[in-house]
Amino acid sequence: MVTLKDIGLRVNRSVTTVSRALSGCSDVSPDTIQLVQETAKQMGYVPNTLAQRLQKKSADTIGIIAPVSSMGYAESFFCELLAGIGEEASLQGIDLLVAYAKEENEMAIYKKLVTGGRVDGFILSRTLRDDPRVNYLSSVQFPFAAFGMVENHHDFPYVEEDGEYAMAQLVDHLVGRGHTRIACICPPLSVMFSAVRLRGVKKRLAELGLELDPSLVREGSFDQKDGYDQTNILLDLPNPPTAIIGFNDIIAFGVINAAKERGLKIGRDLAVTGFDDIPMASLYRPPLTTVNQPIHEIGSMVTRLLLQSIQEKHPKNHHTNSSLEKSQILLRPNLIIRAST
Amino acid sequence: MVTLKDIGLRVNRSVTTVSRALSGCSDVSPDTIQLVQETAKQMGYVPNTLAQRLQKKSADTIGIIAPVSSMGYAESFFCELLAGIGEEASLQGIDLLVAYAKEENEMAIYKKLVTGGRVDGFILSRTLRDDPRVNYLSSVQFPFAAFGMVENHHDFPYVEEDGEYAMAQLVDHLVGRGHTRIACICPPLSVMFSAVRLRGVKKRLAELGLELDPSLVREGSFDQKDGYDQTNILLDLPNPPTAIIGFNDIIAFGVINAAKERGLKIGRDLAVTGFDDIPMASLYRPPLTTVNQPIHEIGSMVTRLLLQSIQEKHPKNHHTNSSLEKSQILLRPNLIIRAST
DNA sequence: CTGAAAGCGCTAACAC
DNA sequence: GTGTTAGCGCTTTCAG
Repeated sequence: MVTLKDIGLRVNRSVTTVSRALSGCSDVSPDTIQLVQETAKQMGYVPNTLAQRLQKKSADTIGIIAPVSSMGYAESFFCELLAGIGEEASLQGIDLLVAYAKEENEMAIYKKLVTGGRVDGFILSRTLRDDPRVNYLSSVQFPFAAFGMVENHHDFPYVEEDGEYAMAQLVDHLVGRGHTRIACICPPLSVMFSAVRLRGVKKRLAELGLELDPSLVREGSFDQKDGYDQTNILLDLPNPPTAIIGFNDIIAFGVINAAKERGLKIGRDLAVTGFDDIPMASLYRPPLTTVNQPIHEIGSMVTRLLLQSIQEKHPKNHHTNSSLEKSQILLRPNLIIRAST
Repeated sequence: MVTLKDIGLRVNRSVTTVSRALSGCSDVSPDTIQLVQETAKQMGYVPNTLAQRLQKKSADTIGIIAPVSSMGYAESFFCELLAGIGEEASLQGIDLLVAYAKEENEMAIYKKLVTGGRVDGFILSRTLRDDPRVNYLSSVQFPFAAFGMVENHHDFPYVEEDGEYAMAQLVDHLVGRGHTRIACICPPLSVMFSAVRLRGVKKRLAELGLELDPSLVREGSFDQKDGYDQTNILLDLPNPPTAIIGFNDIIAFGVINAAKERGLKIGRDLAVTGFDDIPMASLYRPPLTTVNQPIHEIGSMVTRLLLQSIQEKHPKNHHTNSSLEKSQILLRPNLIIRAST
């Protein structure tokens, strides 16, 4: 490993000078700069990141913690989000630390990373209505940005898709096709987006003079198996729904399977919709009507918000701080109509 | 941030003593240990990881670099592998650094992380027959472990599923059902597993006195779209196959879709198989015959191999090095027979 | 323009 | 048992 000292020895300059020469600007003679930079390259010098970081007390790293049941995260959704985050981070020269935590020690991991100075901030995803992560990080004033808002804090950077708006679109579409008995299969309602979407459905139905039959709301989990099981329960009802909204695409796939097995023709006998528009949504049979979320791009956006918020905490270059650009972004998702409705 | 110095000041001991007291063992008086540890906890001391790492010249971090086209990695497959890796790493107190690289600068990122001392080793996945990453890391003697072997190096730790064996099973199964015209839809044959699997098919067919018709081998990409397109080509052949082996599950889904659209009944008119047994394989319609790979567990195994290899490089505790346990693991995958054949 | 000195927080060799 | 000294590789005053 080549160090500043090594270079200094070689060109007969102090470590200090070498350091400055490499960082370019400062007042160093052009000759020295030239000499040092060439020697450095030639010797294959690469700065020791750890040392730099220790010095400037910054980890240049952001963290994201995934629950160990990766299943929990609707698979390809999380993958894609992660990719968006990682890409943006590497664009800005920031490392991405991914940790996997069992539910029990999730908070412990956050604390460890925070106090150990291992990361400069966190990305949160799938927020809860009352989210312990948000509560904790806010209380210690540690930077974070989230995909999704929460109910009891409103002053942190986040990206949110407008779930109510999306559901209004979806309901309009279904009602327009003559459906009045619309069912919802939701992940736990303690999850923010789940609650928001359900509220959206109710609200829009009310506006149209319809009511959401409570027996048509099934609260479950995030996966396909659940979509399948809940659908069977719904279709066994004395007065079953004619349309089912799966609160994510994976759930909707389960709905489709269950309905098909009962000999129903999707799109004719039963309308099915999802949410997210993961790649497979358009490839499933029948292709799924759903709400598009630009997941990858959302990952990048959240990351940008986070990095911005971190910078504001250490205002190096006092550029007009009024450029506090909007740090809460609300996206208008697009309805994608396919054959399943 | 509480430092050793702070604690030292408080209990009237030197930084050194505090350090030793916290690490437990060394020769420190029980009283001091007690006192220091309590004070530390009470003050909320957490060691500064960066400083520790700079000192012992170890990043306590392993890296994995994913291609930016996360699509490239058959989605849920990569997610699950990552989860396995992350879990094992955090079990051992090691951080996981995930980077996303565009193909062009992939190697540059490896080099930067290596020389910058940012990671102690890498996990590679989806190896190529002649893999630049393996070539580079071997040449600089940097620790790594891979999921998958390569052709020109044989002395690094890896986990490999026995692709030939798996394909033999699959071929036996198909031939047992009376199929003789078996097609293969493969990812690029520069990818190690793709080449191995194809070889496996050929070999087994030969052993059974059959031949793999070259026109039934379609080399494409990794995704569902490709499975779909290639299937249409195959089925348009004058003498089409009666069975199609998708070299991963996602490809197989594409095959199923294409065949269904042509009114073929999967399992009767056309047999379809995949490879991997991702969660959706059992949930697709019809459920997919495939080869199970314990992806999550493989992630953990590779990680263990890597960590072991890193330790061997810095032999702290010279435990019988003869315990150089097997560091090349060959897995026997299981054939999972479902309705698609 | 350049160098000496200090320090980031921690560990380790070497005294006492 | 405990403290002193040094040093990991780097950046940043502060003097020349």
